[in-house]
Amino acid sequence: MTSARRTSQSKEKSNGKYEAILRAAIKVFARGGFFNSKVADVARAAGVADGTVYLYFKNKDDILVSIFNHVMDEALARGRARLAEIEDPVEKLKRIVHAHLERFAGDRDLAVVFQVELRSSTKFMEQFSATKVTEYLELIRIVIDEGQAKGVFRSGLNTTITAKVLFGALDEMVTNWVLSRRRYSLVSTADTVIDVFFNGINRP
Amino acid sequence: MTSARRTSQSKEKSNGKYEAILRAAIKVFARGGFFNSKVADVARAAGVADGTVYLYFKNKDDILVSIFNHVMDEALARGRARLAEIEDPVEKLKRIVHAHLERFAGDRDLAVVFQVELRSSTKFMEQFSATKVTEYLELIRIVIDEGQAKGVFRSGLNTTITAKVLFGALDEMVTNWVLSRRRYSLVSTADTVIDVFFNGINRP
Amino acid sequence: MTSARRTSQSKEKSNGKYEAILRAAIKVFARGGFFNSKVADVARAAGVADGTVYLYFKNKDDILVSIFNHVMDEALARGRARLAEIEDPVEKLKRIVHAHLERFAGDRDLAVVFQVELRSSTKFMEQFSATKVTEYLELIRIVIDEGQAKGVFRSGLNTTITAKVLFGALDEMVTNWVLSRRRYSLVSTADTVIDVFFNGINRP
Amino acid sequence: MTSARRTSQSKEKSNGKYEAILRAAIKVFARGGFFNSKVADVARAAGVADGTVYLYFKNKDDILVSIFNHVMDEALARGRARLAEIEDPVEKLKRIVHAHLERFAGDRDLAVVFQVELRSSTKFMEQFSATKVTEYLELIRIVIDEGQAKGVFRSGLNTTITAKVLFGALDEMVTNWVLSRRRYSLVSTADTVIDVFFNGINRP
DNA sequence: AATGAATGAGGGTTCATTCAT
DNA sequence: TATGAATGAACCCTCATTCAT
Repeated sequence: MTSARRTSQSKEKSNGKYEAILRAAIKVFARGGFFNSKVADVARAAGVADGTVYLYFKNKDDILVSIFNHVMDEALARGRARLAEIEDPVEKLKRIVHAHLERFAGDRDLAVVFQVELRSSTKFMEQFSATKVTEYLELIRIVIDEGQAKGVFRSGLNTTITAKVLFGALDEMVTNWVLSRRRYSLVSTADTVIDVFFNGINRP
Repeated sequence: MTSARRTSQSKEKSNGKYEAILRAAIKVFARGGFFNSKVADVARAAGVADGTVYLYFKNKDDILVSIFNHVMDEALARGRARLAEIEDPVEKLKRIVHAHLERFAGDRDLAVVFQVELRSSTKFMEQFSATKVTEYLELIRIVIDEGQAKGVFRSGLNTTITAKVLFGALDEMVTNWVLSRRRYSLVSTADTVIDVFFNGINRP
Repeated sequence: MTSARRTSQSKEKSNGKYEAILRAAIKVFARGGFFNSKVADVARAAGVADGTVYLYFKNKDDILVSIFNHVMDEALARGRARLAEIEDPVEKLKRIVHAHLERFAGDRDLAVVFQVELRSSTKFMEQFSATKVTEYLELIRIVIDEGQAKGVFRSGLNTTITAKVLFGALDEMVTNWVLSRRRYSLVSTADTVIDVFFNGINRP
Repeated sequence: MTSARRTSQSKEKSNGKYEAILRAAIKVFARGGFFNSKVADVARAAGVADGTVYLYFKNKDDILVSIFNHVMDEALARGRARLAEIEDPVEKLKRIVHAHLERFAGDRDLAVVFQVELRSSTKFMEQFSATKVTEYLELIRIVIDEGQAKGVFRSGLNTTITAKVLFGALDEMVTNWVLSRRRYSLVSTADTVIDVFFNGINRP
């Protein structure tokens, strides 16, 4: 948790104002863009006074950062828990692909914030890359390593780069879906992504 | 070309002020971020007065958009020309991968602008996706289609999504390289990307 | 007493919270300045909750005003009592000079508040001048009048202005001492002040 | 000159906007108080846009500081020039007293700013005391020293403190005049101040 | 009496853009 | 074409004050 000034206990409840502001911010930022959105907009959407936002967040930037951290922490925790229940590396990667696409397919506003607003500047980007994104990439890489060790995946591939290939593919699926004027099923792209990643495009 | 108030001819000469401002903007935006950079910064870096910028560009946004269009037009034109000289779809895709990575590896500031600053808002993103990026994805898709027709690539793959997989992978390579504190060779990631994309990660 | 919402009795007891807040305010205002100090700072320094301050003072201004009134009432009362024990106008003035300088020398924070923070605006200044300061100037003037009547001081001097001369001199001693980076004895300036005021600077 | 961002030549003219803002600020600050006055008020009074103020002054504080420096520089320069034409230390001091009182008597708004607004906080006060005021006190002290050397003034008096006595008396005359509801001649207090300072109040 | 979470009004400052020269 | 002084709209954040508990 990066958010500011929250004493561990007192604010955690508070009628759930912290969560309310976060949810409101996702909606407001997604619809209007981070830079164009005013803190007052977020406050109004959350049903609190302008000043109240600053009881839970250090400043406007902190709201955006908190969205990222909040969602990533949750996703990583849940992801790790589920992966622990799976043995087969192939199944693990399929699980990751589906979880990634399903998460965003189920919350378009969140997808917009993640794919667009959070890339707003190197200030944010560097902060994220340096931590959670790296963690996420590691998660993937380790599964690939496992697969190589078990002989399911061929060896000889640089697994760090390979992990980025998969992440990049997923990221592009979501970005494209978010920006496309056409409305199609994001999750339905999973099969092709998985097929290409596992088997390549060459004729066998 | 989206930039304003310029007669198509005057642009090329004009003491090269148009190009000078564009180059200055790439540097300034890359170092300081688009939103934090002032038009005055760009003007100073280009060695012109503030007002002069508005003789070549409609507004601040137009500078950013023009960078994108300028570079993409050039890249697409050159790309198409080179691909026309190649027969083999496999070689064509390899050519695309290398061209993509080499272009950004050779101009880090440009890479920052493309990977970070241009993602600043849905306003920009939608604009780009709807045009040049779609064009770029089409370029890739058509090569894959060709490959399938020639029997080099297996059929059954949705080529639109497959094209996005490759683009996403390339995009992630560049983004990661731009944001990484470590300095490594961007182009050296090409082999793994190509290998995974053509052959997949499964053991044959 | 100008402070609000307190029944005249409750103030004296109340666990001494009234006095505690006043003392805390002197320290806080002296260190940080009145305008930069927050009511919350005063509350914390006094060991009470923010809201509690408003049980003893009408608003932030009232705290500052109350400091002034509290200290002046005390000083005037004690001053009058002591002067009543003295006959000689010369001795009386010397007593005033020493009392003035000693009071502030013994409480630097109070001196800062009186010499700097209380001059913050015409709103305060006019309020004070119209009342306690005028009273203080009167006190001095009357002693000078007495001295003239007794033939100790020469007549012909406008005693209202003369009283201001002495007060101005004392005020400057304190202000200078408060603002000076050098740390010297404030009280030690008394002799010169008295000497000049009584005898002038001309060679006899 | 402490004011900001003014390139030595270009702004010195500028339709006299610098001077216009300064004059407007004296009026606005005197009438409404520094803290209550908005930069927009000053801009409107000066007949310029809000932003223009920031072309000539670093920030709101800088306006106040510039008033002080501007006036003091002028006063010190003119004061020194005139004193240079006078031989007699007695006449020199009389000249200082009259100049001091006349300057403020002729510009009540300026007097309010100097006697009230500029004392607003230790931040300002310390800045001023440390420089121009000290210079002013030195000016007086040196004249007194001269007088002692010439045998016009009695020796044995600490001239640093004695200078503060005179300055304090003058300062109090102006403050009292500014804050008094009664409207009387400030300059008419000069005679008594001079008489007391030179001859004391004791009967000869 | 005491608390402290919540309120919301208010303003200094920046900077994209214009336009007289 | 080119300049750069002038403009003025726009907004984040602070903090005095309130009030339900």
